[in-house]
Amino acid sequence: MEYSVLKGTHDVIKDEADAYSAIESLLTTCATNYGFREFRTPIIEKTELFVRTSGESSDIVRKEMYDFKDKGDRNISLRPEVTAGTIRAMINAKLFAIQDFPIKAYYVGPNFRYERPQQGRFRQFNQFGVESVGSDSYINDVEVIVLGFTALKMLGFKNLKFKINTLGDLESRKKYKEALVSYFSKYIDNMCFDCKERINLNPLRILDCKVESDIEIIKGAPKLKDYLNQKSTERFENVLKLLKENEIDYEVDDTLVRGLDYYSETVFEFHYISDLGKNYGAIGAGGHYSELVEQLGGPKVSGVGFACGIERLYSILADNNNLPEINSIDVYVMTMKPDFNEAAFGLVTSLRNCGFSADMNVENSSFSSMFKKAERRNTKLAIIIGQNEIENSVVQLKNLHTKEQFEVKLDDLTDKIDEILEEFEDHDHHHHHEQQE
RNA sequence: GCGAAUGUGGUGAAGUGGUUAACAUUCCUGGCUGUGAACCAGGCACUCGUGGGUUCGAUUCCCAUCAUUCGCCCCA
Repeated sequence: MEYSVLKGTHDVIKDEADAYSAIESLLTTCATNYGFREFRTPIIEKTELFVRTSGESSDIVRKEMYDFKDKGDRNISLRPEVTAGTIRAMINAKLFAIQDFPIKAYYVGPNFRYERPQQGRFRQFNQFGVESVGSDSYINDVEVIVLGFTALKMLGFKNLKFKINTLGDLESRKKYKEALVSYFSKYIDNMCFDCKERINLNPLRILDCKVESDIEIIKGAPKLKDYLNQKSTERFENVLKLLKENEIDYEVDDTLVRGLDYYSETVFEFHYISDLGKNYGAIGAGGHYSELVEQLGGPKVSGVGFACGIERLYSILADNNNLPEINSIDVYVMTMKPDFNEAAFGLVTSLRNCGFSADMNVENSSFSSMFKKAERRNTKLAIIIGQNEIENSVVQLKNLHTKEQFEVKLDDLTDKIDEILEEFEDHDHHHHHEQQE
């Protein structure tokens, strides 16, 4: 093989690409139903944009960004996430001047992080996400959560475990950080290298440490909830209450802090556990941000976002045999001899013009292999043309699912195809319905 | 960035320091068939991931590299 794909990248083709499209279209349809509009922002941005928003101390910025200088000596990065670019776009388009809040955006597209690939994790990966910006109302937090919950359910993730926490507002967090620093400074000499860095860069992230001996120390650390001010506490209570009213089961997890610095108040994650009990971890996550918009030059307003990785969703759905149906074509026209190929091509063209998806064989071979070709294309109907059919202006129309075959006059063909395809759709709907129950 | 395993045809997978790389399956071609079958005959690795080294000789040994998978870190 002359060239292989780069580490952490992959070609998405055929069935997998169909599945990606299906997943993305379900997510975007859902977002549209919730009143979100699509934002397509560039894949490259100034490096500074991500450093500013994700935080200098975040792992994403410190070791995972694809950054480079362009020919004009500008520092550019491939985006590691889409929130920053989306907010930037809102500001550039002066959407905040109209004050029709919240501004609701959704996006789908590639992101890049330089990290070690694993199952469902890539260096170039696609994310779907939403941002609801401009209003501080806790209802927006809940709306985004309900959207995420609903969308993931519709995709076939049934046993979702929804974890939520609050990081409090800037004031609460500042007090809490001070408390953490004074607590951990007593033990820091015995803690891991990363924690020694974190205590200065971002003490909150020590709570995320997985080193066993550190975990013991962390257990005794002050709790954020004891440092929340009245406002943050009430806000969080309102979020929880509204979630309950909308039948979202939650689990408050006070160790939940997110890797990006811009979050404040509500943060959340959707975890998935399969029917067989396998825990896939977080398949979607998000949170509220209060300073991000102002930080990027916009007004002092807050927002809330949610994102999930398409590759991860796909890999879990595939793992559980729960992929959306792949595309099929309506009609496959087959002939045994090249003599009839031109007639077949004429027929295929007219079927396509009538709006059917149709294909034909050009390389004539045995019936056995032609039916296999039709099957590989996931075809619903086959049309067989031979000498008798040409002479009598008819075709043999075969339902590849039931294996029933009819002789149909050319004049009646499209009606008959419509009729049979309708049966297919009824069947599909029924099937789909069963799956959802 | 750290640790471990793997890399032989479309797929699964044997194998050896020495002429034609076993087997299974898929696929393709030809024969016979107006219908996804059966049967017969034949074909499909001339870089055994890539590059280098050891050797008279390497797919088999050594090194590097690339890729995949798993764990850690982190995250979607």
